Amino acid sequence: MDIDEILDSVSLIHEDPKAILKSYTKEVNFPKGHLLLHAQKCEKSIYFIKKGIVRAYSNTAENEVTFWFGKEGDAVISMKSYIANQPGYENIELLENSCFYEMNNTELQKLYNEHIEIANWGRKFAENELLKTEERLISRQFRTASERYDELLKNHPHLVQRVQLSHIASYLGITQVSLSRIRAAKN
Amino acid sequence: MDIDEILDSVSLIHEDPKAILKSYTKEVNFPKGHLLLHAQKCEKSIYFIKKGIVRAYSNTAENEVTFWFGKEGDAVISMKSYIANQPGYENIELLENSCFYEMNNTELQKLYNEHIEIANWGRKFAENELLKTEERLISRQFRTASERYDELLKNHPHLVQRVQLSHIASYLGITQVSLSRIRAAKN
DNA sequence: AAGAAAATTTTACAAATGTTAAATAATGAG
DNA sequence: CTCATTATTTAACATTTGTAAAATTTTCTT
Repeated sequence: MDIDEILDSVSLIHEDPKAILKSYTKEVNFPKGHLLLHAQKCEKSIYFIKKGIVRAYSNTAENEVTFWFGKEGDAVISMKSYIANQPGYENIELLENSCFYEMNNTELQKLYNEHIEIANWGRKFAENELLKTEERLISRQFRTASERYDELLKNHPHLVQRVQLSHIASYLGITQVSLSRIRAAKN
Repeated sequence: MDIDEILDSVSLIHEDPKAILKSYTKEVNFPKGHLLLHAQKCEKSIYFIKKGIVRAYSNTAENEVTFWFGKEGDAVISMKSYIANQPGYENIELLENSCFYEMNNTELQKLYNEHIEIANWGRKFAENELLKTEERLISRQFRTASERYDELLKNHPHLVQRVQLSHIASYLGITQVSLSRIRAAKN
């Protein structure tokens, strides 16, 4: 997924301000297993996935909890860092060799104050991410683990082959044994 | 909480653009029990709470699930309506006689395209709401019902006296009987 | 203040989910 | 291809949470 498509999918933007945005973007590659963002660290950059799959997880006292999966076109970002300049929740691990568009946070903030179209692009970016986060919250509050498993299969069809079921179980908020029971019941 | 304090708490903004924003704001009052926003309906306005407490809930096939409580300074808003012009999830019920600042969505969108400071104020607004929503999601994913009950007491100390425990239980994602057990264990 | 209604807690039991460990299946290295 | 390693499923049992109903407490009305 190329940069034009990604920027436009956030919000349509004229060529001139888009060219400015793009000039602050650079392409970076990392191998499977690489940690792109680190929990408890204030991250300086945000990323958009050109190619690849990633997962976000946090370590608790007892175990590791996966709370998000990202794919082509998705933003990989610590919102706490981006918005509040504070350490974030997420470790982001690459589930395959991946390619990203990287933007520096400080430079982006500067652009927001200089170009109204870029400011509104940034506004739409936050708004879109907000809708997605709200949808995740609603999903957790209103749907069972089994329903959310179906959702996950639908939104990330290739994921189940590539990710350990223990990660998916923690994403669903259940144990791996429970997930096995859910899967068994679907056959 | 007055309008200046609310607007500034979203993001500091100079007097001129703030005056413009304020000129599009009007004060409205409604009694306890009033439904301010309606699920499955595209809402035309957003509100900020000057005085009062509200709760957001959705009806499922079986029952009613409360998923948010709002207090002074909070935005009462259907994000789906505000951002995507689509019907939202939330019924918003007033838990006491309340006073709001109302802004019309269409007019606000127009201002975003005309004034860069207002565009960036709107960006910060979405970003702040995003952080709050993310915090709610993290809370649900990483904390037990008992811990979330403590959080709720801390964030909304006056709430427990004013809201039925069945609403709080559904907010926590447990039954009222379980909540009673949790409360009993804390004494 | 008394009685009725509503809200909350408690009880007893059922159902669902977690825990631990063993069995089976899948993956990868040599 | 075979063996060793890792991942997943299954089984047995313990614990937690839900359900339904009764008991108690609180709130509201008169």
